[in-house]
Amino acid sequence: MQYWLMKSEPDEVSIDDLERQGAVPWFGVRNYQARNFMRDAMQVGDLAFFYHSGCATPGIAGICAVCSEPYPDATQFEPASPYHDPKSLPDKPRWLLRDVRFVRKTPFLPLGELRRHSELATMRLLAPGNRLSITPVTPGEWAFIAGQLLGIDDFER
DNA sequence: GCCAACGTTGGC
DNA sequence: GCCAACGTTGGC
Repeated sequence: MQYWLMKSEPDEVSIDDLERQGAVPWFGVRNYQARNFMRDAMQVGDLAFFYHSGCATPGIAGICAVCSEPYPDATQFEPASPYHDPKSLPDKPRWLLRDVRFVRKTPFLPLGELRRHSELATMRLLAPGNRLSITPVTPGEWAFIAGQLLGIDDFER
């Protein structure tokens, strides 16, 4: 069991979209490190902060859970998709994803607020120059954010 | 829209 | 395998 933080642009998939749809494939990741996290390190049942990025106020908007084994991201084979990868072959797909399901919305926790807490100074998300769209969250960081900052003490699994 | 940081590509 | 050029990310 590991914890994660997963970035999504709310214009594309927001926490409200996830709530409406119940579960979504985490499509569009085109970075090998982030792919490897999904392919190799994640396990069904892992919890993740659902983070809104690329918007006016980025931050944590909810919690989701990994709910599938890895499988090929369909958008890599769709020529009309912005995520099309012409070098990826159907019998040897380059990009794998997992499904995540909605767990709950949280009070919105802006990036600026996360930066204010020394307990989170070593968070991967906050590392200088970090651009990874999926980052691991340590149990200590998870407990601090969920418990102290969000006031959540248990999670539906 | 800017731009710094970073990843990827491709020629050599 | 190096590395310059280029594209992308993502906060501001």
